[in-house]
Amino acid sequence: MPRRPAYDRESALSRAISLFWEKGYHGSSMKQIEEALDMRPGSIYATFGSKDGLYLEALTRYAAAGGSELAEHMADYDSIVDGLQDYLRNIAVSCTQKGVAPSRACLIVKTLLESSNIHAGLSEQAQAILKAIEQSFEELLEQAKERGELKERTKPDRLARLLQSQIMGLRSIAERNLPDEELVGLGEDMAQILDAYRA
Amino acid sequence: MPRRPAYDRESALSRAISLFWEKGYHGSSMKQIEEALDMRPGSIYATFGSKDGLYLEALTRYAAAGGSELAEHMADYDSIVDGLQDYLRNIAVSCTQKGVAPSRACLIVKTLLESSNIHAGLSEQAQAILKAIEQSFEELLEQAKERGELKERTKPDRLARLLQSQIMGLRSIAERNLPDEELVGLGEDMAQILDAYRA
DNA sequence: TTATAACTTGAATGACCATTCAAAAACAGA
DNA sequence: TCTGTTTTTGAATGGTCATTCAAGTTATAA
Repeated sequence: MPRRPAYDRESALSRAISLFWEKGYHGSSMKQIEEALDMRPGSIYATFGSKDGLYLEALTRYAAAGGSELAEHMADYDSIVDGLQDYLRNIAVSCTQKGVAPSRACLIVKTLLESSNIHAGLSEQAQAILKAIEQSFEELLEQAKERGELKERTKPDRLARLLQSQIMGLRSIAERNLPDEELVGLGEDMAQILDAYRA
Repeated sequence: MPRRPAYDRESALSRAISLFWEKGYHGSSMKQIEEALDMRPGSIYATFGSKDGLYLEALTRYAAAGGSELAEHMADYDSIVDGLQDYLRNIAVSCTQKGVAPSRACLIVKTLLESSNIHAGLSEQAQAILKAIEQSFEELLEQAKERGELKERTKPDRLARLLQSQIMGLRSIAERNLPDEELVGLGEDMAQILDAYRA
C-alpha cells in the first residue's frame, strides 16, 4: 500500500556529515542542506525532525565510523602501543591529503567548540562521544599494560586523556595549513610521546 | 568643535571579546553585541565598520593580551623549560576555575575551527596569529637550547609546534567539563613531555 | 550665545533563517 | 484499474540576521 521513500537514508546522512564537517553547524543553512541531500524541506523534516535532529544523527554516525576505523586499524597490530603510535602518524599524513575529508579538524571537536554555551544538546552529545572515545583508548591501554607493553606506573586513564588531547591538538593545528612535512613531523613527535610510557 | 565619543573603545573591545569568546562568531548576534557593548548599531558601525571588523579587532586584542601574559609569566623564570612547563600546568589549573574566563577553549582556536571553509578573513587572521605564537615559542626554545637546557638534537621549530598543539588540545579538551583533578593531571602529563627534550 | 561638527539613536531595510503544511505525486495491494 | 496510504513538493510563514541612514542630540570652539 504505502509509497516507499525515494531517498537513501544512509547516503543522506553521509552527505550531511560532509556538509556539517566542512561548514559547521551555523555555517550550514537549510538551503545548503537541501541541496547537499537532494531533498526538499518536507522530506528532511519528516525524516530527521529538525536541523538539530539531522546534525545529531550525522555527528553520531561520524563518531561511529571513527570508532570502527580505530578498531580496524588496531586489528593490524600485535603491539597496541605500536598501533597507537602509527594511528597518530596516520592522522598527520591523512591531514596532508587534500580533497579526502571535508575538513582536517575533527567534527566532534568542531561541534564541541561551536556549541559550548549556546547549544546544550549538541554540546552534551559531543562530550558524551568524546568520553566514549577516551574510554576505548583507556581499554586499549589497560590491555597494553597487562601485556607488559607499558611501565607499571602508567595510568591508562591519564594516558588515554593525553592521547585524546594529542589528536584534538593535531587535527586542530592542521587547520593552520602547515606544510605537509611539518604536520608529519608533528605526528611523529606525538607518537614519540608514547615511548616514554613503554616498559 | 567636535563632540567626543561617549563610549570607551577599550572597554567596548573587552566586552566584545567576552561575548565572542563565550558564544563564538555565529552565536553572537548584533542584538547581543549591542547589549554587551551598550552601544546602538550606528555607533558600533561607525566605530568598528562591521561585525567582522569588530570581531577581528577583538580577536587581535585577545591574542595580544595572551602574548603579554606569556611574556610576563616567563619573566619569573630563570629556566625557560621550567617556565614553559609551569605555563602548561597553569593553563590546566585556570581551566578549572569557573567564572573567570567566558570559555575554557582558546578564542583563536574556536575562531579557526568555526571559520575554516566559510570565512576566509577570519580564518586567515586566526592562522596568522597562531603562526606568530608558534614563532614566539620557537624563539624561547632556541634561547633555551643556547643556554644548554635542551638536548642538542632538539629542533626548536618542531618542539614549538608540539607545544602549541598541546595547548590547543588541553584547552579544547577542557570544554569536556572533566573533573578538576583530571584536567590538572593532564596539564602535568603535558608538562612532563618537555622533560624528554631536556639536556 | 551661537554655529558647527561629531556622535547617538532607533526605526526601517531586505536578505536569509528554520520550519510548516496543503496539495500533488507515486507506489503497493486489491 | 482502482483505492488507500505515504512521500514529495515548494510556496508561505514569522522570525531574526547584519546593516543603513535620516533625524535628533551633544559637546566644543568661536
